[in-house]
Amino acid sequence: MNTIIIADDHKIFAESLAGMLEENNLFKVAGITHTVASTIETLQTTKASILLLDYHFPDGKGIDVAEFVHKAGLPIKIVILSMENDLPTMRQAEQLGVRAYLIKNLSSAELLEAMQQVFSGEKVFMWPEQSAGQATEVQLLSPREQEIVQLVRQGLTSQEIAAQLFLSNYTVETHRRNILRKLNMKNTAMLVQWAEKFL
Amino acid sequence: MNTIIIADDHKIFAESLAGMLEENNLFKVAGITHTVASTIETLQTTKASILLLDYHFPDGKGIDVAEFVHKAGLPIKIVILSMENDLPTMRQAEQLGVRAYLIKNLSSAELLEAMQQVFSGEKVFMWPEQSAGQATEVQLLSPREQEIVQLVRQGLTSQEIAAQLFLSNYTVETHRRNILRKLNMKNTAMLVQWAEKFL
DNA sequence: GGTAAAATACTCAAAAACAGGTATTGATTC
DNA sequence: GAATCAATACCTGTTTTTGAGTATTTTACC
Repeated sequence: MNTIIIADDHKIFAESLAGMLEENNLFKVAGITHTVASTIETLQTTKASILLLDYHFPDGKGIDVAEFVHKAGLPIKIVILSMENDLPTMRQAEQLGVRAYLIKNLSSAELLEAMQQVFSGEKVFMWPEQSAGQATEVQLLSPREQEIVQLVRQGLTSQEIAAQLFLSNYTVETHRRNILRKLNMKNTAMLVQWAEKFL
Repeated sequence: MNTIIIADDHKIFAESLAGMLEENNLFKVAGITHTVASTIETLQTTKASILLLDYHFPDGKGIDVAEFVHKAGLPIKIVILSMENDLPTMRQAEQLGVRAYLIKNLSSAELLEAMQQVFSGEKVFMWPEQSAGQATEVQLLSPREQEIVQLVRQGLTSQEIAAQLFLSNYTVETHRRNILRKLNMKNTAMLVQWAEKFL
């Protein structure tokens, strides 16, 4: 029997998912955890073939667990179940040997199918091009511009950003002006609010 | 039998939740929807006693559905199942006659209990003070200051805020400085990021 | 009635952001 | 090879924000 550990801080989701998976008699749930810390602990005492891993936790990120598993060389196969397709995280996950990156907007049947694929050794990555396909405002921004939005969002001034990226203050301000123009916004407040949602 | 409609764009969650609810033979799931539009459509053709409503949808917000139900005067009881305690949304939900606002970080048993309470006419609102219990920075700000943060967050300049609140530009700027000092921040970007999370 | 906090308004000054330009380089694409 | 775009950098302004003060009035509470 394929055993699974479910790590998700949303207890309702974790529990009802466990029920669903056991119902089909294809998997057995060996453990349910709700924090990064307890997941890592459970991994060291419990054997399982697949770890169903959420991205968001109160005490950290799912990718931290993946990093731990990777470094420790544990034989468990990781399936990340995330809310959205977050490209940088997906790339990072692939680097860390994660076997699948699925979004929660997926039917139970599709999840079961994907897990069977993972179990038989395949990788299942739902890259945005294949899954959603909706053109977003984010794509209006170049990678560099997106990077700068992230730093602005953290509260850094143009000067601080320039220092951090080894650029001229002028360059950063040009980028910021281009960003505002592209997104049709007029100040930092609007940009940060937007970034909190979409970036 | 208490019938339920589940509206959640995360199909896995909606489906496994449905399974869990029907397992206990206390509820019957009359419908599952994944968008605001299809939820509103279903509400008009299907009778149910409780609507389990997510907050986030690809085509809108759960609160939009609540608004529709409120205006149309439908007799269905709404239970919002959100990711986090978002105070403004909770207040808005209460205004719209929503019966419960629960966070997903809740066990299945607690959810069932809360739904039983709602079914027997009670309201279940998990206000942050009761659930988390951590003294928040929000309380450092006076009502007027909180109001101004909301406007800053929307991208208004001090002048625009002054015009909207019939105040002197000086006053708004004083408030803004006091806000930043109280929260120990140094610019608007940090403030907006904070407001997105906590206000 | 007294006190404390909140809300209001002002001044002066520096820092940061915003708006409109221009220009060079490198990479990509047609 | 030309054209386009991304990334870099600079200049000249204006507007907005932030910092550090002071001061009056209103509100709330004991």
